[in-house]
Amino acid sequence: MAKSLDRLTLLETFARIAERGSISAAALDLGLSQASASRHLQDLESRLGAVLIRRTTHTLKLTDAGKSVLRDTRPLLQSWDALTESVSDNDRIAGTLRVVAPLALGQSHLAAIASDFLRRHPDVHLVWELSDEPINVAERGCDVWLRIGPVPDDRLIVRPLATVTRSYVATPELASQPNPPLAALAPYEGNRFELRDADGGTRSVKSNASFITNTLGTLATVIRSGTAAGILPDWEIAEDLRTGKLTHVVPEFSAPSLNLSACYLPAARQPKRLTAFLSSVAEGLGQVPGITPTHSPTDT
Amino acid sequence: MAKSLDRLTLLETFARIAERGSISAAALDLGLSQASASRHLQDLESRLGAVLIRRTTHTLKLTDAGKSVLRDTRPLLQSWDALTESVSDNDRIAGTLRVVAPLALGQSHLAAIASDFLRRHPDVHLVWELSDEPINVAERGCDVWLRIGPVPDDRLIVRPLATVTRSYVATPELASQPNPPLAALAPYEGNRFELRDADGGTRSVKSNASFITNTLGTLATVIRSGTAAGILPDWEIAEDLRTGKLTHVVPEFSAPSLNLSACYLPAARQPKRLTAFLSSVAEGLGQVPGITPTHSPTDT
DNA sequence: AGCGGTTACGAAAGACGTAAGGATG
DNA sequence: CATCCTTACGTCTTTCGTAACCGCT
Repeated sequence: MAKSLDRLTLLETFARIAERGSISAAALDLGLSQASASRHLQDLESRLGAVLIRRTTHTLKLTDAGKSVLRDTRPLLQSWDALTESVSDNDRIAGTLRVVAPLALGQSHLAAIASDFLRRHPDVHLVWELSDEPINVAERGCDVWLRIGPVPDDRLIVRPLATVTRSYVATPELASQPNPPLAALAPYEGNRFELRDADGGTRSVKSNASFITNTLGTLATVIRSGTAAGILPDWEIAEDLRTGKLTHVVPEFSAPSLNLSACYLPAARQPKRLTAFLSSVAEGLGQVPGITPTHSPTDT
Repeated sequence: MAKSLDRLTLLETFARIAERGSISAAALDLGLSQASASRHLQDLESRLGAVLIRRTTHTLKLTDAGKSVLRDTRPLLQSWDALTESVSDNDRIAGTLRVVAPLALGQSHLAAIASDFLRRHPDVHLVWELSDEPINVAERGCDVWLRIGPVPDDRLIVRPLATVTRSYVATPELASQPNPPLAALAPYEGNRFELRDADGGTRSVKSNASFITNTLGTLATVIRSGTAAGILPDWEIAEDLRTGKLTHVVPEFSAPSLNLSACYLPAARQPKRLTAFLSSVAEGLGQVPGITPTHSPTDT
C-alpha cells in the first residue's frame, strides 16, 4: 500500500484522468508515465477505500463515488492554489491556465492577446484549446471558457467581455444582385435573420442558405470567393471592406451582434493568473476594430 | 529542495506546530521526531516561498504570512477529510477528535459518555482536554469545545446541549444557621446571587464569600466539609442529598442554572465523528440526574 | 547548564520509468 | 490486432530517526 504519495498530486492526477477519460492521455498531460498515472489512481482509490473509476480495456467510467470525489476535488485543489498565491510575491503571476476559446477569434486576435500576455508573464503556462461547441467547463477541466453566444450552463460565472458586431456582406458583384445566394454559420444563423439600422428599423432576410458551415473561416472563404453573401464579424472583414474586396449588401443595416463572455467555475477566490488574463483579454479586445469591449465591472 | 512530501501532511504539521507553539510538542503529538517536524515546516516554507514562523530558540511566532496560511489551512484539511468521509462506508466512524471539556463534568459524566462513545467507535481517537477557561478554538485546534456558561467567541457555532440545574446547599448543621458563610465558584458567582422558586419568585443572597475557588471539586469539598454553604450543580450533589449529607439551605428555591453548549468552527460539512459524538453527549447527558438536555434540533 | 531547533548521516522505504503481460472492442 | 490498463523489476530519489551541534534564556 503506497502511503506517502502526495495526496493533492493524487487528486490532480485523478481529476485529469476524469477529464481526459483516459489514463494514458492524462499521464501525457502531466508528464508522467502511464504506469505512474495508473498507480496514482490506484493509490487514491485504496486511500479512500472506494473504486472511483471503473476500467474496462477501452473505456473509463466514473463511479458514483468518483463523481462525488471529482466534485469536491476541484475546490480543494483551488484552495491549495489560493493558499500558495496568498503568500507569494504579489506581482509574480505563475501557474497553468487552461483556456478554451472560439476557433476563429482564438486563432487570430485572441491568440495575439494571449501571446502578449505570455510574454509579460513568462511563468504562466497556457493551454490553448479551440472549440465552438458548448463544453462542460467542470468536466473538461479548463480554467476559463471564452464563449461567443449564449452560455448554456447556469452554474458558471459569466463575465461579459465584448460585443462582436457583424455585417451582412458579399463581393461587390454579388451585392448588386437582387437576391444573392446565402451562406450561414450553423450555430448562429439559420435561414432567416434580421438586419437593423441606426434608428431601430429592422429588415428581415430570409432564404434557403446555399451553404451552411460551422466554421467561420470556411464561411469567410466562401463569401470572399463571391459564391454567396453572408454575415461575417466586422473584425474579420475590416481589411476586405477597406480594399473593396467585400461590401455591405444592404448599407446602413447591420447584422445581429454576438456577445463574447468569459465563463468559469465559481470559487472562493480566483487565481491571479486568471484575473490578470481576463483583464488582458478585455483590454486587448478594445484595440480590435469591430469589437466593442463591455464596460469592465472591475471584477473580484 | 524537498519536493515530494505530502502537501497536506505539511499543512497538518504546520497547523499543529502553530497550535502548540512548539515544534517538539507538535512532533510528539504527530508521532514524528522533532527533526522531521522541523523539516516539514521548512519544506512548507520553501514551497510557499515565505517564512511562516519566526523561530528564536525558545519562542515561535507566526509571521503575517503564517497567520494567513493558518487561516486557510484548516478549511483545506477539512475538505480532504470531508472528501474521505463522503466515499467511505457510512457506518464506520473514524479519525481523531479533539475535545475540550469543563473540568468537573469532563472528569465525571462526560468522561463516562466519551468512554462509552469510544467503545462503540473503536476507530476514533479521542484527545480529551479539560479546561474551564475560555479558549480560542481555532488557535487551540480542537474540534469541539464543550463549554459551561456564555461563549465569548461569536464566530463559533454554538449548539446548546443541556441545562445544568444547581442548588444552594450546605451540611444540615450549617443550613440551619441564619447566615452561613458562603463559598463560591469564581467564574460564575460573585458575592451575590438570586434564588428562584417555582412561581418565579426570587430571593437574593448577598454576602462576602468566605471562600472563592475556580474549581468545582474544591468547592464541593469545602461545602461537604461543613465549612461553608454554596451553589453546587445538582448532578454533583444528587448522592449527598439522598444520604442527607447535604441539604438545601432555602428549600423550594433553586439556584441559577448554567447552560452547557458545544462550540465548533463553521465548516462546509462537519465530520461524522463530530456529529456522532455530539449526539452521544446529548443523549448521555439526558441520563444524568440534575442535567436537562436541550431539545436537540437534529443538526446538519 | 538546559531546553529547543537545526544540521549531518546512514538506513530504509517508496516512486519512477521501462518493459512485459493481459484484456477488450 | 491494436490499444489501453496493469503488473514486475531495477534504479534512484527521498524520508526517517538518531545524534551531534548551535543559540537563547
